[in-house]
This record gives sequence, C-alpha cells and structure tokens, in this order.
Amino acid sequence: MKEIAIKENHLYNKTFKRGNRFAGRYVAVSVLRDYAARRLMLANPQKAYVNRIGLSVPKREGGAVARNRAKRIIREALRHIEKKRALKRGWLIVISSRPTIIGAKSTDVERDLAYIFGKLDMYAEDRA
RNA sequence: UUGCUUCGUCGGACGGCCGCGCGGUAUUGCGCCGAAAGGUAUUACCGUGAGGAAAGUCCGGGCAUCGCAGGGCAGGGUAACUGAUAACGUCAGCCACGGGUAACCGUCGGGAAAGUGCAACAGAAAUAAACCGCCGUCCGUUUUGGGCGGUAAGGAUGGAAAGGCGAGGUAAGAGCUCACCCGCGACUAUGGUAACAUAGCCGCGCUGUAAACCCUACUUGAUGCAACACCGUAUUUCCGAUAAUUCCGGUUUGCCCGACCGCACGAAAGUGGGAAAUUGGGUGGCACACGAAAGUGGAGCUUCUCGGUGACGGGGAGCAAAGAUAGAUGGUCGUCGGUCGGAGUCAUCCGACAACAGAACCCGGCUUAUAGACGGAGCAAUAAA
RNA sequence: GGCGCCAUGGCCAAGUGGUAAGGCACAGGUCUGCAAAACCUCUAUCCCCCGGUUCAAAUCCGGGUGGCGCCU
Repeated sequence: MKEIAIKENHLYNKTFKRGNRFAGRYVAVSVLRDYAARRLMLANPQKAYVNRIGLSVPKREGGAVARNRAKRIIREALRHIEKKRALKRGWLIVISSRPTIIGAKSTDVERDLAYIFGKLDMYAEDRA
C-alpha cells in the first residue's frame, strides 16, 4: 500500500478513543490527526504528508479466509475512492469491519466508504 | 439393474478492464542521495505467486544453540510377528480375536502360572466360603427344636461363585474315580523366516484388572527459527574470598558424580575491556545445498523401466525461484459448465445457490473439517443370454 | 509461529476408579402483625463434547470444542 500501515497497538487504541467515528452499513471509520505526520513527512523521500491506515477485522467475524477477503475488499474500495477524489493528508485512519461485510461486494463497500468520508469531512477542498 | 465395499484423481474453466507481493531486464526525462561510477524511488516489459488438508500441533527427522552431551539414579515413550524407511507411536504383509451373507472392516494386541494393590452395592462367601437345604450322630421330646460333624448336587446375589454332561460311587455328596467334551501350560512331530496353526502325549482346572503400581524387551540429553548469528539505541547491574589442589557463586533440564568458568591496569577514586537483563529497531537464518563457474551431492517433482504379494527399492530421462512481515497471491464484468426450484410449444427460458478452508524455517506421517464431479477393482441379490 | 494450563448446579469450588462434599444465591417452610436474622428442606438424568479400557469413568487412554497464560 502507498500509505504506511499502522502496526502499533497503542495507535489503534488512541484513534478509537479520541478520533472522530462514523459507522456505515459495512464498515466503521475512526479518524485522528496524526501527531507524527510532520516527522514522517521529513523521513519520506518525497517530502509529502501521508495518511497512515489501519484495518481492524475481529476474529469473531470468521476464519482467516473470510477476514483476509474483508481486508482485500476494503483496500480495493479505498483504492477506487483515492482515484476519484483526494483525501486530506496527515491523518490516522482506522477502518473496522462490521459483520455485514461477509458476502459484500467491493462496489458496495466503496459507496459506503465514500458516504462516510463525506460525513467525516475528509475530502481535500483544493481538488474536486 | 439395484444395493454395497474399496482404492485413486480433481476441488470450476476461459476472456476483458483495474490492482498486489517477489525476482529479473531496461533507458530518456523528472525527484532525492553521491565528487563520480552508480544507488533509490517511479515507470515499462518479462517471469512467477496458497492447500489437500496450508488446520490441530499429536509423533518422527533435518537445522540451530547449550559445557560439543561423559557416567549413574530418577523420569518419559513404544509393545503379537516379519519387513519397509533418514526416522517414527507411521506404512506394508501376516497371525490372533471380534463384526459382516460377501467384497471387506475394526482392535495401545507383551506379561495376571514373579510380587503388591483394588473389586463399591448385593450376597452365606470375592480368592477363598456352610445362610437355607441334604446326610450322620448326640441331647431333649407332647410338639416346635438345639449342639457337634460331614457335604459345594440344589436355592438366592453378582460383571465374576471353583470347568460341562453322563456313569460309577456314597450316610449324603464331591474330578473322589472313569469315558467324552471344553480351557490352560510343558514337551514332541509337521508346515511356516517368525508370530502361529494342526496332530500326539503328559500335567493342571488357575477370577478380573497392568489405558493400577509393577516386571520384561527396545528406546530416549534439553530447548526450539520468537532457536540462533550479526549491526546499531537507551537504562541498570555484574565481572569473588583465600596460604591453599579449600570455600563460595555460576554454567540447559529433577538429583548425584565428573567437566568448565569466575578480566586487565591502578595505592585508591577510577579507566579500559567484557557479560547479562530490560525497552524497542534492522539484516541474515529464508526459499534445494555447496561452489566464481564447470560440476558434485541430496530424504524434491514428473515420467519410463526393472525387482518385490506389498510398503518400497535400483536404474534412465526431463524439470527445479511462492517467500509475505498488521502479513502479497485479488476486485469487477461477461461467456460456458455444475446443483436445486419453477415454467414450457420438449428447442429452451427464468430465478437461486455454490464445500472445508489461507503458506510464515523446511520435510515424512497421523488426526480432524470437507458441497460435488470423474475413473479403476471387487461383492451380494435379481433378471436375461 | 512456538510452548503450556484449565473446563464440576446460577456463582465460588472439593473430589485422582465404587453411585458428586461445602459455601453463596434462588425457591418453599418454621418463626413474626409484616420483614430481617436463625433453623429446616429443595436443585447435577449430559461433571464441555465424541469414542475406547473396565463389572463400573468426573477420575484412566485417544480425538475434538471453548477459554486463559508465557516466549519477539
């Protein structure tokens, strides 16, 4: 993924506790301004702000196959959204799945995610 | 044809568009690093990319580390026999026992005639026996009876009660004796590599339990890739005593023995060097191995061939890059195929559904989950020839 | 990824081959005008599930399910 993935457990906890959260039909999204964004920008060879993205799919929603598929579908939907509209940069974004994602199509999840990002005011204004 | 048994194979296919990981190749421009060569990122192209169970982690190995593992005790594991294998608790064949009409299937299947323990309740009695009954004798006697002794045929209990049945025998009875049968053990003969089977002869009649302790035979060092090696970050602690072959402490298992280790300079503060723990990071291990290559080796895959009942083994040929790290191997659309339901002019049309499940150092097995499709071999019954 | 532990009534639990202790809670009763306390009584057919050994299994053996812990 282009974005740096969130690995640390404490960042997940922080985003869940302090971030803005909005839930849709298939997924729920929490966002929080990244305190380390400026440091990451300097470390980045392109010197650009990046979003750090984490996916959370709990174990009770299925075995490894079902959870891998859920994560793939979310990533696919995210990729399509980024191609159409630019998001704000320098945020922590955690996307949690909901049980309804079993059997969903990536186009459904894409529509859901686009609606949630609109509600969370995550679209950059400078680009249409 | 119907009903089964068993072995094996597959686990949707093709195409368009958009993507992901890894490896390789490429150059012009752009960004960054560099004096440069070049590197990195990006882009383009090529190659490649989940399973039969990848799972459970139940066994066995490779590999790595520990003091290079040396001895003893303890502890763990396995259990008919013969073989296969790198090894195994796996596999093959075979024996015994049990199930099935049969094909075939199942079995942790050594020793209870070495010793110890346990066998609740019931029952008179549970590894040795007299409650009732039967018989004899004595006492008492109107009647019921009581004492002593013999007796395991009959009764009731139990998972299990001293082999079964008949005859002789007896006061009554009893393998007490005899014939036949059953079971166990030793010996001999025959067959078999063997477990074992069959026959003969002699002896015996012995409860069950070893997935209770135990005995016998064989076997077993421990820990696991989060091992381990290297690079760099921060903090803390430690690196004996003594005259001494002695004490103390430490070093991968529980105990004992054996073995090994406990730094240098300085008067001191300290300095240098080293080690350990904790916090969190990177690279290797790690994608058949070694090697520059040719090649060599091996427990890899496919196929042919020879040997073997078979597991498997010998030989030949060809092929050998999945290697991620919050974790790639996909998304979407279309066509065809599968199953089910409905309609139907028997051409077809419409709708729905798609098993179990995701590599994480690598192999050999076992176990468990699994929609459906295909193929081979065999059995029983029925029908026809 | 690897290593280990546990599962007994609604809750905490003892029990290591012979018919499952105890405490709390619930319910009923005695007592009281009513309640509390006290006392008495009741609750395990499947001891997480499936097989096996045994006359007999919560217990022993094998397989599975669920939960928990440790190692970077």
